[in-house]
Amino acid sequence: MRVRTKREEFLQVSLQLIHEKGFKATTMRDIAERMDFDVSNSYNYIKSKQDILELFLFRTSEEFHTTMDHILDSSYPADEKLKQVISAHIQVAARKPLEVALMVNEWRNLKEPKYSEYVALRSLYEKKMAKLLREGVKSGVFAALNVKIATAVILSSIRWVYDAYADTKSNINPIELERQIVSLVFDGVSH
Amino acid sequence: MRVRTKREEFLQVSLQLIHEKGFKATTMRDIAERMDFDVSNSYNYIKSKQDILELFLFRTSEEFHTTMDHILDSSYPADEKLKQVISAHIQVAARKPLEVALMVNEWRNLKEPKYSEYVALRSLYEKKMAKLLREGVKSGVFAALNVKIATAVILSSIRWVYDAYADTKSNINPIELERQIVSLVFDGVSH
DNA sequence: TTCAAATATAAACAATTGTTGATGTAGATT
DNA sequence: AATCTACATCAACAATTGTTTATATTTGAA
Repeated sequence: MRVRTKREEFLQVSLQLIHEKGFKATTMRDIAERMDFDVSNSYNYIKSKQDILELFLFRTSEEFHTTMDHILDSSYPADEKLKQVISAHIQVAARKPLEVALMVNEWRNLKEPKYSEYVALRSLYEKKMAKLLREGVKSGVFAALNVKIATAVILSSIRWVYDAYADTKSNINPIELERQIVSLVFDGVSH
Repeated sequence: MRVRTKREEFLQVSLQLIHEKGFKATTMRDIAERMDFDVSNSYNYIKSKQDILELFLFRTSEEFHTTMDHILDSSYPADEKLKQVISAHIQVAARKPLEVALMVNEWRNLKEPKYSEYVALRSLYEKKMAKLLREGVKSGVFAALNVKIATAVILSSIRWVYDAYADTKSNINPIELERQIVSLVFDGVSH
């Protein structure tokens, strides 16, 4: 029994609070108060405040990377791969919106050397997307686009998705969301 | 002569520093040190640290809104209006990348009641974009898209642009950038 | 030269922050 | 019964922070 459930609760509360107030604005006392125990007790669960951020950031980043790698390694054509990358992102963002929110908003608060490490992972993810697009342009399934710009545009155009699931207000159906985004990315707004 | 140039310098240094380290991580002492004077002197130029943030955020927000309003008020067809909104955003982001960076990254650090005020402006801007898209769908220049989702996707897809101009490393030509983004938004990646 | 405005410093403040160390308790395991 | 582990508190720390007050210097205009 008793499988670190208290620690998981602590981390979950931390995640929620950091989402609400931002990492810097969230104090260890804030977290402890919501857990209903003293600040000092927090250090029975984590080594430092920074550790909370690092834990979520690198764990979720890895999830994105392994998914991306599986898709890139497949033998589907580039357009199918792009659809899968978009689909995968939406699924993660719908399942773990707070973790994705952290990735989008709080990575600047990492300290060296973790900061550089994370920035490298980010830039690697962009490189993987660029490779996918270049593949599609070369094989002719994509138009002759500027890969650098297209990478930034596409990644940016899905970056907001977590927001539709982070606060329970607007509950968009992930399937419908995927259909719409894929349609926009592939064919744009034009008729 | 001597028209508040020292204050402008102070604000510019603040902007740069906030861009580098984030608003919360930037201390009044950091700014003063880069200005080469004592912290206390800073308060001859601004009322409080929050004021620096508010000043840039609301000033730049207004610039976006007036531009958007002019475009909406014109009699161009919706597709032409959308092109102009995208073009205008890119021009502002290229001319004032640090201000736009602040809008993207630091608005969460506003305090009430300015926070709510700013969030309302943000949501109003989205509403204006949604109206533009709805107009285009109704008139048939756009496909039958989900306006809510399309709004989020399009606004998000240009939100990164400041990043290409904030640090001088990658100098993308704004004209080429506009051409590429418009092409992606209107026709997507497909052939 | 005089005088007001702009620009600067020194010293201190109250509050907040992340973290540590010493210690206690309840329940499970030996 | 003895021990170990998870979970908790209390007190205190050193550092940092935004801001204020009182005061001085520089400077441009009258």
